[in-house]
Amino acid sequence: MNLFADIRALVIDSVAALQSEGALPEGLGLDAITVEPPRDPLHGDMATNAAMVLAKPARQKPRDIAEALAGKLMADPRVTSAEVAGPGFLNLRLDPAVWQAVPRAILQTGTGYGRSVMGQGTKVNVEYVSANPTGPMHVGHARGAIVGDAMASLLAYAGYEVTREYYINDGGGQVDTLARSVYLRYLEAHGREVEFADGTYPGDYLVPVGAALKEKVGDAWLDQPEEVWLAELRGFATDAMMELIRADLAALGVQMDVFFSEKSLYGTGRIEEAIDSLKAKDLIYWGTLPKPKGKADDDWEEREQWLFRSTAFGDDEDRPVQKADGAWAYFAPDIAYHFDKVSRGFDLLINIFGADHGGYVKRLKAVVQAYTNGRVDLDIKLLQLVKLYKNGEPFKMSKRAGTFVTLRDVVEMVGADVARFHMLTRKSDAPLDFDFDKVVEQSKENPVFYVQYAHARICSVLRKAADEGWATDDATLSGGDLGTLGHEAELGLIRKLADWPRQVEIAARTHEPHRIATYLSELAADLHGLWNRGNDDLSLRFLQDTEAASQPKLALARAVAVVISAGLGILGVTPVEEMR
RNA sequence: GCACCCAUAGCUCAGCUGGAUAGAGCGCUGCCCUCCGAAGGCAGAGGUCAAAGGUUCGAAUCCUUUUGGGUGCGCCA
Repeated sequence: MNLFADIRALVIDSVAALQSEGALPEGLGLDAITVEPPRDPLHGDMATNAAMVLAKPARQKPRDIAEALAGKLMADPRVTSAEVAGPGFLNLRLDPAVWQAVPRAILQTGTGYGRSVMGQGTKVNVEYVSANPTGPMHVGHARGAIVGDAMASLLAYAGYEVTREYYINDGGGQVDTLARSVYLRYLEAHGREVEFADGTYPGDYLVPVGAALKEKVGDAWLDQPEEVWLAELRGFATDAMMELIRADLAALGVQMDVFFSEKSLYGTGRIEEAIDSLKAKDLIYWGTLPKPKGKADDDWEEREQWLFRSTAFGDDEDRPVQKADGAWAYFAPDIAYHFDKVSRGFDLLINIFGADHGGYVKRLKAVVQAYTNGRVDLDIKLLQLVKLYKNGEPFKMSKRAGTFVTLRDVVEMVGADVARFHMLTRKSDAPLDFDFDKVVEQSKENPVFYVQYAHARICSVLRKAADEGWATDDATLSGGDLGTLGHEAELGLIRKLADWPRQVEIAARTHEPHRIATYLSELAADLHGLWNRGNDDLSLRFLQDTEAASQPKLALARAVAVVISAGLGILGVTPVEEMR
């Protein structure tokens, strides 16, 4: 059930009726017609811009169209008034019974209330995290993991067919660095003195990997040149790192469907195939790049190489696909990787990247556009930095001093639920402050707590009701007469509930899961507001003297809890039943 | 130098494919527990939506320019 969609459908039908009567011309575009809650509740329950949108193409005055539309809409039993206002808004009021049906519908459908079919089974691939397999994940990866996971859940809830995917960068030179670092730890495990030079990873997390290597190969690789062990150690080391990363993701509650290995593209001809197909379209050519301007030109030398013509797609420079030594640059396997995604039948690709990948966006979009002739859309979300605080003081992170904050640190300090919700309170292109103390604070400034508290309060009321021996199951609560839910404060809360499916669609359409967190905070505020109204007005309390009088109010409260559960479910957060 | 992102209340931020008098929390002022959890709520003060143009019946939202901040710019991934 989606009340706003229902009423919008009614508006569209009414426009069609006017068209068939000749009052409006045929062939009008109706997509821009919206039905929204008015900013000011005094304007009514819902407002539509239909008359204003249609005025120009229909060559009629907006208020005239609105008047005609009002007449049609009034014929529907759900609509009790339709007033033309301002430049041509049509403000609608609905029969209270329509609103009272909302909590009933929520209790009957459960957390599926708000699910949408807008995705229509569109196959979407959400690629996120994709952290290099060279060490444990840090706090920046955590934001990517959380936003990507919530994005995937949101789209699934909105009717898309979603695949969660991780691209493992296990093909490049950094893996050599990793392997050499593990080799040093391996020597150390054999009691040798080692030194971690620049260009190796000195982190402690490789100590057990070195020990495991000793277990596996014994002393066979001692005093051997790289040719003997490097190739095999690459695989051994990345496997160990991916195990670490999977465990980190699991600690956050993130589960991937696909781990795609960059390495798996090498030696199969697929990179060459992808490059050739772009050459055939004259999008990859042999040429030289201009010297970058305004940058220190220390050792720049002009060189001919294979270049991707990304300037044809609005990029400011063409991009090389090969390194100086003839090996593929990172970009080449990534082209093949995105071709692979397309070939797996995805209609929409979403990549969640860190802000430092900003320069990469245009060329990657260009690749997908070129390959699919624009059929498949690639949306890239760039996540801004997470700024860490402790007690309001910036929390310094330094890899050199070994004080960088890992994802695991965050989960252990504040818990996965708190980390997840908080990371989703800001849109992705805004930087995010994360204060280890504030995010666990139990006060209304902390949205995680605020929403959880609303849910716990409702659970508390239902427990009290159950203590009275009253029925609190959804079927009984929704089965009774909800006609007494007529107070403005109660109807206001119901309107908020009715807005949930709409917010889901907006969030899914814009690929912005943070809107779910924002909505939940607003819903919680409305719940707390109504709750306190009960201090002054006993008739607004959820618990009344009799079971019969309480039942509609409990149904409303329970409906709020269901929607909070649904929303938290999308965010991957567990609703709590009591605060401790 | 160029590209991308950002700029909304004193502070931190929401703001719907453009819609009516721009919202919330913190902070400030004043209130509300004999009462389902006050871990909460109500009311008040606080705004040139960075600036200037443009498109539109209508702009915080779209376009252009400017200013300020962040990120990136062949042989890292």
